[in-house]
Amino acid sequence: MPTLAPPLATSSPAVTDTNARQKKTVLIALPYPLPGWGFHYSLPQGMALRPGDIVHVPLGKRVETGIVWEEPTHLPAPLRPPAAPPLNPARLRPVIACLPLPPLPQTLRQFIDWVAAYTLSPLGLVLATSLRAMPAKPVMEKANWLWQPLSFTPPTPFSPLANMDKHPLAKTDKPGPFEYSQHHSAYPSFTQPEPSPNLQPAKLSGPSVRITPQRSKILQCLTQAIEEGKTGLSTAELAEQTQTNPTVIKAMSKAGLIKQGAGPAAPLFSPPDLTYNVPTLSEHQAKAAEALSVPIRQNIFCVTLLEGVTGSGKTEVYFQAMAEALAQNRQVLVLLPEIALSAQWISRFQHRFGVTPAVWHSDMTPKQRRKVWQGCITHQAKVVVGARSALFLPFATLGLVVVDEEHETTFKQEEGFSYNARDMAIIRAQLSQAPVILASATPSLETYANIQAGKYRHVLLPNRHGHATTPQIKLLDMRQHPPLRGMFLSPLLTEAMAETMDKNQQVMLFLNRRGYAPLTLCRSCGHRLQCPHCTAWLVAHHNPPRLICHQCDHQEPLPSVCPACGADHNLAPIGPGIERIAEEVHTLFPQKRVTIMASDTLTSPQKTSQIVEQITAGQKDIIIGTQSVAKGWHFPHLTLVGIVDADLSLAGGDLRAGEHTLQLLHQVAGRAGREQVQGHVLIQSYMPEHPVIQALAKGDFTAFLRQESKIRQAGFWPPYGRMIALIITAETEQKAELIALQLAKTAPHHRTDLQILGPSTPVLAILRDQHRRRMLIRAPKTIFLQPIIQHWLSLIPKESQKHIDIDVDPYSFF
DNA sequence: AGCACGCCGACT
DNA sequence: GTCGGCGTGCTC
Repeated sequence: MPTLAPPLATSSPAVTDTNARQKKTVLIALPYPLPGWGFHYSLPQGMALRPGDIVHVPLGKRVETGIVWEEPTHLPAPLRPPAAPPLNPARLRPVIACLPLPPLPQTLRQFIDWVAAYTLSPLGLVLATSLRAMPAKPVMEKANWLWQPLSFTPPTPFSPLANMDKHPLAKTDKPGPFEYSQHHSAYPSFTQPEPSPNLQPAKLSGPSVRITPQRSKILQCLTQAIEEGKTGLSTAELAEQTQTNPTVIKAMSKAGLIKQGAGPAAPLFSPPDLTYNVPTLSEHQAKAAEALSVPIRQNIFCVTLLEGVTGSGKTEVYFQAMAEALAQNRQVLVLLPEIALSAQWISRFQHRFGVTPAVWHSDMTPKQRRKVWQGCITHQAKVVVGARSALFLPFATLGLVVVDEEHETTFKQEEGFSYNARDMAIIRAQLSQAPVILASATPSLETYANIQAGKYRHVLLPNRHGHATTPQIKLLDMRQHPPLRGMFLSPLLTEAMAETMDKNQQVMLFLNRRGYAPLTLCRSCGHRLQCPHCTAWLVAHHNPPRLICHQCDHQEPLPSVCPACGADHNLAPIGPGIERIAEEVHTLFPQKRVTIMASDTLTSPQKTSQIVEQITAGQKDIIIGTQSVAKGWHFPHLTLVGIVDADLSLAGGDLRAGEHTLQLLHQVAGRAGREQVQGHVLIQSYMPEHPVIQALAKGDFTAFLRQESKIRQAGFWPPYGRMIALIITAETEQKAELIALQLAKTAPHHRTDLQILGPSTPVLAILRDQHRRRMLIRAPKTIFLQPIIQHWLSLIPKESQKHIDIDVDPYSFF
């Protein structure tokens, strides 16, 4: 876990005096992976810029949008980027113009600095993810057209983006830089949006306009409304308040007595109604909610783990905390590990707060993105729920960050640069002085360690009354109860399945392996079907029939003839995938209705909800799934969960394998028996004495974490030490070897406080035709590895450097 | 990221 | 002879 240096430096002025009589200089960050921490420009006479202002600057022969930046003095010293050589101030090019947009908030800028420095990525690359959704054109909800007295001029509403569509560079074909003048004056000033043509303000048409009693009442009513500070009244309001017919109003408009003008633009997002549907919390829940609310009321940063099994009511509890932040008029960010979960989450939110939250994920339309971006910076979006990249939205006043399913590995992924969204969420919150809630039924070891160290608070939610107790877990020793030849389900499991279905209850079988068989082998020559682009077996799929590489998605038809020896119809599928389990289940229970839940069948949110609904409605008897079924679904008729191969993900020897297996299987087990009926879990294992399997069977998660943390602590493994992986990729093995050798030679071997591991060849030696090597550097928690890596890489040829990816806090330890 | 410069292959 | 491939390098 990264931690911030305690004091945050206050902002330095954006504009620095380079020389008393020389021109002034500004630092501008550009959303491209350029070297360094922004480019310097000169400031034209009369232009004033603040940090965060959005500007146009020349870059080469182009005009680019950039952000007025500051030296990242707020970063802890070891993370601060190395000083760049000074530039000749006389040769700097001037800023073209400042855009009439609200500046990027300081908290976001500091966060971008932090992420770039921590992940050792170019600043511009991180900035780009933040600006990708920035509107070049304003996103405006339809304005309300309101009736106003003829003399009334409405006050200009604060709508900084109002004129961006008139902006010269907002046009698709950008003109060259020299067509611009250098100043703000190049841009139109703010004006009120024009009323639509058919509602142009009427002009007094003639000298004799009759003021009837009704007309007078209407005029009086409007004047009063304006005096009360309103912008005007709608036709319906006016007719209602004056007890007149709308035709009278229309006639008055025609006669030129009143006009219709733009009212305040409708908000981009309706604010949540905190009192819409307040749940009755149990005593435990109320206590937990109160514990979470205290730091929110005080606006102080702190991290709290909200731990509770599924069904303990975690969501209701943190909804209450969210309401507290909203009552303080601060924004709330909720991170979910997967978009698939968001539909269910959103409907719960609607049920509680009466409105839809702003949603953020990778496959939204540009327009939807711009709306959320603008909603964040203008504080119109009060609650944003989204995937990891929502961290880079320009929240004006962030008051709470919730990370749901905090242990999920999907929070750590690549998108140009690699970061762990859970850890970065904590930094984001700290920079905004906002508390963080981490929610999980199976907390990560990192979080556990931070609780042990007293850095995080811990709120434990006991299981709720009225819900079945935790499911009964039984280990099934496969050495004593083996399946029939060519089968994968033990007779004990199939008997239990039959019994469960006899009671009209549902069964779930879990196997974290898509397709039919993970390996296809030629019985004649022993050839194994392999991906032509990766060091990986081709996985046989039957539906549709195809060989697929799960690493690179390469596909080819299922052969009937061995490609190596030509033997006909002698290819054998080895090992099970879920399709094969489905086949076995069909042989055993031909009359039962089976559904498969995997990324292959849950292709869209619609498809997913369709399958989920069928299961909920009891139209399916057996659900067979990969890790997609582990997520928080609620299936009321499901009472038996069978884990087909508990040992699967334990193999490989990665230090985190045990922890992740336990989290995943525990979550799967939690699907059983959610209503009044007792749930049962059967775990098939060939090594039931393994500590992970034992911890799972006993449900003793803490004991496992305690044991695991001892091992990691002893070896300074994360989270008790810091680690960075260097991944070498090259088109040829020779080149990969060469670069690995260069790295090995220049490694900081003289530092006795560091441990350098490798170079080693990863299991996936070739991925997408790229040959890979790995090096690891490990250090105690007290040392920041970033400057060491930076220096190390500077020692090898530039040409080699671009073949190296840096993975800070890698998930896999080799 | 763009866009230039730059040095080797097939075409009006 | 040129048009054009995309490899390397620079942009304050």
